[in-house]
Amino acid sequence: MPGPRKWRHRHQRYFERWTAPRESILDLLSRTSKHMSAKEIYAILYRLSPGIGLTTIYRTLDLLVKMGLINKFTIGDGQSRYEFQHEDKKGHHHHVICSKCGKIIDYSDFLEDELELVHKTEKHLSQKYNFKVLGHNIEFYGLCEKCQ
Amino acid sequence: MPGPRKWRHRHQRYFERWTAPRESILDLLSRTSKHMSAKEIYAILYRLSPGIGLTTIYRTLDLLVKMGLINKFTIGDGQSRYEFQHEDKKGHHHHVICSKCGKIIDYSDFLEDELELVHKTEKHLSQKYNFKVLGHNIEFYGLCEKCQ
DNA sequence: ATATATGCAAAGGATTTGCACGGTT
DNA sequence: AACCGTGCAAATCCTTTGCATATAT
Repeated sequence: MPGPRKWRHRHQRYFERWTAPRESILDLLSRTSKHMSAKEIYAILYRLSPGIGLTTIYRTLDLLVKMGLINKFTIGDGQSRYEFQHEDKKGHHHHVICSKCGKIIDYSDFLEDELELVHKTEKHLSQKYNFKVLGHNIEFYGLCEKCQ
Repeated sequence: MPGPRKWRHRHQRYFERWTAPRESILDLLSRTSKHMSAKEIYAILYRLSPGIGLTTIYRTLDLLVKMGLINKFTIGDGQSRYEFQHEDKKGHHHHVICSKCGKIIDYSDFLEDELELVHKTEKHLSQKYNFKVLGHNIEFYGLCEKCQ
């Protein structure tokens, strides 16, 4: 298998073989807007092809994160979550999280304002602290409509 | 013991007794700018008074979070971290985190810009999604000076 | 044929829970 | 005396690691 389109022509390789589990995990994440944990991914893929192991899920997720195809983050419920990295909002992360039920709302407003602040701050941090900013994360938390 | 000053006159009580471990944990967090894990807190307090248990640390931290005296957050290294909630920047969270060594830099620049964005977004989210915003978290991550 | 990828089981690490003891009220 | 808070040990939960097997090149 050739691997994800956007990676086919890169020089740096993170793997030797683009296998079925890798394809299915990336495919699953690319098709959902949910922010899934390793276990949730496992549960879904296990139905499609029992025999897949949770270990492979974890190892593949690590790989995809390294490749920059997905993002890993945490909402404080004790497990890591993963989301597809869409081309158009590359590196930009933001979430609205319900503290009670864990629901995550995606909002796409104020992207420009956020990005402006982000760029300003990134620039400043790199100058003042010589810190190389690689990414950022903006979260709002509180209670969703149902949980209030 | 009477409990932390700002809580003495509240009606809602989260505890019956303000004990030595509670005092020492809150005191420790209030005096440091570090973002400590339960284990780090335990290690320090154990020196002062061996006999203290890690369980108490966890339970007390939960209590202090509920009381709003400290904040709990995570930087993705698998353990939760806690910081004192200073009166003056109530509810405002932001961190710059080195992905390699885990160091956290505190910056206090752009607070106004951040707050403006935050307020704007909070207002919007509550209107559009009927989401009650209780807090937020802004993180930048990358490589610190030493780790680059 | 050889190196890579996978699955299973075990190990690891953080956090939570059950329970009996001890100190306050 | 009754109850809350604590410490210890055990239990959980998520994630990583060791190792033998299966698979792609």
